[in-house]
Amino acid sequence: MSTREAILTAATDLVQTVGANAMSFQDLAERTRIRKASVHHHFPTKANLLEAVIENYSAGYFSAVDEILSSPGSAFDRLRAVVGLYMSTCAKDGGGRRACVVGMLGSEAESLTERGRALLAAFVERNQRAIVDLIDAGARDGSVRPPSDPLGFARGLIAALQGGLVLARVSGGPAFFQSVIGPMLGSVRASPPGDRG
Amino acid sequence: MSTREAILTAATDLVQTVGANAMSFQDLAERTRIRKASVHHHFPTKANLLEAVIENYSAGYFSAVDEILSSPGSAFDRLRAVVGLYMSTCAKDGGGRRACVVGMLGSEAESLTERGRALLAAFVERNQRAIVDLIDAGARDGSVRPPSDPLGFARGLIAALQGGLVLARVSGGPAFFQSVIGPMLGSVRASPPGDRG
DNA sequence: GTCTATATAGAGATAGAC
DNA sequence: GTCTATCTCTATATAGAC
Repeated sequence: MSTREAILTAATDLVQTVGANAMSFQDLAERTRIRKASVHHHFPTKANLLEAVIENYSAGYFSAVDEILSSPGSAFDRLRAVVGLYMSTCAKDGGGRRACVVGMLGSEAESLTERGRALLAAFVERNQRAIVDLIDAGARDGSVRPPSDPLGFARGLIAALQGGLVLARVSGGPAFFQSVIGPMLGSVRASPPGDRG
Repeated sequence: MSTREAILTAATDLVQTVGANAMSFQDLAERTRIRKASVHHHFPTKANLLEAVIENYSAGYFSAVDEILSSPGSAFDRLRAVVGLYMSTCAKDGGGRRACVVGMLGSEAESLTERGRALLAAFVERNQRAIVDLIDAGARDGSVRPPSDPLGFARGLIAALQGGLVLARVSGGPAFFQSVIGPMLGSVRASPPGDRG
């Protein structure tokens, strides 16, 4: 792993756990065992470090999503697998310590550049498109009972995932998060235990 | 309004728009037209200022909720009114600038005292209890189609409200938020346009 | 309760040697 | 690319006069 990648990894980790405004170049220097000035060599300003964090995180996330999208199984199974990515995030470390970069930086949007905010918006857009596509696919393969407003459902699901991760930090941890996503997935599941939860 | 109240108001406003870690005693001093040292007289440390912000915000929120709970109309109408409190928050200022204190501080939980985090958890607990109660009431008066897991639905709604407010800051503003809450409310509405959203 | 003044620490960032 | 050294600014917080 290059030094640049190591810094990005450390920065992503800190953004997810303490937030961007509570993360310093000194923190990054200690985690990567170099000096502050060396961190600045790779990322001259904090603003463009944060841009890089978003880009890198998005790339990783959508790479995982794309892999899920091209995997076997029903559309509902794939939707559940996408949601499972967030559950994994929630369960990391002791559990209930880590949220999504997008939700964390959304709260700190004023500290970002215009481009940083645009990258977050692009993440949300692409994510909701992926979920709407999964609902369409599920309507075709019969695994998903399509909601009357697929885009609204997708946005609601994304909002609940982001909010659920943040709330799980202060209240209930992974169990809370599980209890958020269970009913939402159940509400679009086609087969046996059908209800609108 | 006492100076103490003015500081709390300014602090709440800043927490909702830029976050706690981006808010300084200098900011508060300017907004309340006093000096930094005078702010410290009312709130010795930032940590206990934030505790007071949460307490004050919770009191205001649950006062509004209690008023809604004791108002006429169906349980569904009351549930919609509670959700409307968040829509009002989202619409304030230009729109899409302001989130809930709980969601903002949830992201910055590491900067809070243990007591501050406990206050956030108490907010979530009480909020979900209020929503579960409204679902029960709606099942009795016929205005709400109860989900199979009322607690899970309540938690999902709260998570979506918190996450929706944050995401609306970077993507879509109040229109995005509306599109999050519309289907969620629709999914538990009993009467005419019934679907599972 | 508010003020001036200050202590102390840490932030982001840059210069220039190696 | 990494380092030491430093700049400048701002942060939280305190002391003590009015």
